[in-house]
Amino acid sequence: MPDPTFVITTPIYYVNAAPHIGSAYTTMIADAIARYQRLRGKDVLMVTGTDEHGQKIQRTAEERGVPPQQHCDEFSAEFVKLWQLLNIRYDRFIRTTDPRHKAIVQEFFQRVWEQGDIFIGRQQGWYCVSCEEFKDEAELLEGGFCPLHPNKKAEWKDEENYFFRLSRYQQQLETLYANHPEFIQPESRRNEVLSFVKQGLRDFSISRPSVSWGIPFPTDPQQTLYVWFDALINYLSAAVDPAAEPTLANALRRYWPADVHLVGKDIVRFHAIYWPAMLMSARLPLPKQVFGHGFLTKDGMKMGKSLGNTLDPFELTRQYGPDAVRYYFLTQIEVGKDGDFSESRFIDILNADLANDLGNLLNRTLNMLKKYGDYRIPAVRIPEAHPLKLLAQTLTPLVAAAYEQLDPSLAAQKTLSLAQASNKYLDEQAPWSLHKQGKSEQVAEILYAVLESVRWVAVLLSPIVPDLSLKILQQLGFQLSDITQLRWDPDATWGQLPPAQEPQPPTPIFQKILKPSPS
RNA sequence: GGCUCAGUAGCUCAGCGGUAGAGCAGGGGACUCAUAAGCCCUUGGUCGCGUGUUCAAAUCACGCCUGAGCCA
Repeated sequence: MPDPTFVITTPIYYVNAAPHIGSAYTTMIADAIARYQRLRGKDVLMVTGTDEHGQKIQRTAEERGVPPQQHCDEFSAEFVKLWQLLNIRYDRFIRTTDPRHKAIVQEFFQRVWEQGDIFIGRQQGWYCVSCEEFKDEAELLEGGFCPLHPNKKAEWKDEENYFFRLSRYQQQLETLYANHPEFIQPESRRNEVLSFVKQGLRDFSISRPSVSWGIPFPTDPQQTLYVWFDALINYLSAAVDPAAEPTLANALRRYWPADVHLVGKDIVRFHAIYWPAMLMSARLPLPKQVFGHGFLTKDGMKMGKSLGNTLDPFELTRQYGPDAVRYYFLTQIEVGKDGDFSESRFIDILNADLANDLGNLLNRTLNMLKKYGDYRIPAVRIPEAHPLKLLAQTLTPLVAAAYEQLDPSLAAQKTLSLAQASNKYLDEQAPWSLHKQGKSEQVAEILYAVLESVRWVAVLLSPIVPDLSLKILQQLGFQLSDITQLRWDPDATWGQLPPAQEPQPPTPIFQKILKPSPS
């Protein structure tokens, strides 16, 4: 029997600008959860990609004086680069300009068309090109500017458009939300969607007559398919094996429906309302969950180009390394809530948790092992009721539950608590005194228990800080080249450190970050 | 304007009916294996404001203030 699957997606990112920290944040969460599920032995599909159609892309490319496809190629490559830098292990990278994606979109369209859910109508209103959305007049700022893009004036449009009959799915959607409260998470986002749907769903436009950069409208060459309609279908395209024909039948074969669509809270509506309705129309299975995470601020302020306080993910990662960036964002911000980045807190947390509590624990213990013995993992019998062993046994299911609930912050906190307990244990046992008293048996047992605890921490923390975990395990003497070779069973069980194994020389695994003096 | 979420120690947050908590930062101490790390102790809060319900409210209700968000 094949392993059970786990499918998690990030949104596909719009190639209008260089990747920003928000995209990185979503992708880091997805990666950590995917890594956890792989550790559990699941057949995981983690997908991300880029959204490359629409008027905004067309215009940006024109402004840059390059053909749109070249523009997309260049910007899409930036995302790939950032994911490499951040140690993101995705399984597939979808680009909406890929002909294979277009084939899936056409087949999907055909099914919706056959249901009679697409009709022609007239769309009038103010349109924000940056949002690629129509806006209500009441929503616009003084002078007709978009509230989300205060420097962009909304444009008046009066067009013949094709519409998707969303209103037809009002009832089915309400039933879905009622029967599956977990479909939209967290709770606050769910409430928003519920109140939105309650007001009554209107049909939405799925074509644009004046945009050429996109997938041609299958039944009317004068029109182009609306970018959102095209973009959402990427999740199905991603489910197709790259070696297989791009058909819906092949999409359904193994990796559909998705377990989690992880999205920013700004696009929950598209994923929790439009997308399931589209799937209902096409008679395809629905994803199991849409999770809307929060936004990031910097020093308590909203980030934005106009404020000039953006946080460049490339710069941050190059300066501090992927593990530091991942650890901060995954553990210091509760997924689902907004979170803040402050460099001073960033440095404090990394030093306290990774350099001091964990890094120094390994270092001090290996140093003792070196000084007091032959620098091999001691061959000792650990009593069943050893306090560190008992604690690890208690923590293991709690850590698992935290990852399952998309809460890497809690997972890390529980995991680190064994490192903290180990530091305390060392101080209480004082092996340095025991050594002077010649009690080498006891010293061996203490050092083994602590080193094994560090190994356990490295394994359970590996979805969040894969490189750091690998370094720890290598220093403990494991011949491991790829952290994804680990498996929960048995690696997450306390007591796996092989006796007589020879560790590498003790070297700090996480350099303490020096705080710039506030002068 | 309607709705949602939040407002608790310097910072980030937990608690959500029964004498105010954690981590980080700050202060002190003993120790020495260690990346001056870790360990122990500690300073610090009329729990946004007001009214009410209750023997008892950070915790429930109502109103207000502030911030974030949703209203195609």
